Amino acid sequence: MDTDPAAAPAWNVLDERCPTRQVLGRIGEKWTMLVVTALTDEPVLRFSELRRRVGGVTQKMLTQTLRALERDGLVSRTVYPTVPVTVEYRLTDLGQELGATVQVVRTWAYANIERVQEARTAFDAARA
Amino acid sequence: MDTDPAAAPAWNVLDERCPTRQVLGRIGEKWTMLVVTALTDEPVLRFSELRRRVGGVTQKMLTQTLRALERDGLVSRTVYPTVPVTVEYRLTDLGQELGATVQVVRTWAYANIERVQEARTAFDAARA
DNA sequence: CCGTATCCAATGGGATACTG
DNA sequence: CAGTATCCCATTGGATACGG
Repeated sequence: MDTDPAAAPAWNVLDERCPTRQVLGRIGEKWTMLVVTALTDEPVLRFSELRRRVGGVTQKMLTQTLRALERDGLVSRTVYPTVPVTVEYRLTDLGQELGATVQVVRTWAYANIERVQEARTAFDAARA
Repeated sequence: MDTDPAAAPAWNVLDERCPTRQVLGRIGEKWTMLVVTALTDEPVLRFSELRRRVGGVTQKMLTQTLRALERDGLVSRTVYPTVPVTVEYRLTDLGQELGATVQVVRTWAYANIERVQEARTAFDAARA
């Protein structure tokens, strides 16, 4: 079988200790997918533009989300020393790949939200 | 343009009040993707099998996650009146579609977790 | 403009015990 | 076996104020 010592580890997200759970964890954070989506729709955005586009996000959470994405190598941050300072965010190549998969989720959500809502209504009605 | 009154609403997940946010919310819950993944790998599973496969999940959270998925029409639950009772879970057609998109996320995670980890190390080193 | 810091309310989710 | 019911703590994230 696979005895090549340089082979990639056999990841298994169902294993509690698999590091790929960190990726799901990041995606699961409230604002991650939305920020990635915004930067997919409009590839270069300043902090304040991002804040306006991502409905409901607070300054604190936007900063926190962007730092986390930057740390994971998914977003790059460019500072221009104007007065006051200008900061631009964009997805890295890696981030764009994630963006593509987030698009898949978004597309599924757009296509099926009504079916989900109907299912909820039916489920709740059956309980009443 | 689109003036058909029967046309689908123009969803926009970046809008704070868009119902599609509920889908992202559900996906973001800690165990949702993992349960869907388990049921994608093995289409029919009993409660206790599911519990063994999804590493780290507690009884409470598995029940809660399954109920939520059932309510959304993503999972179906079948009870056999044996003693003790036997319960089988499987993805609905809608759930299988979601499962396919979750696979995309999982595949991305498997392919890129190492790059993410390297990025973190580099980011943290630059701060020290 | 782009953050950081602090405080605090809400929620998520784990541990445990009990039931049909 | 497959849940339900509590208790309770840790984390998330919102509001607000301040700083470079």
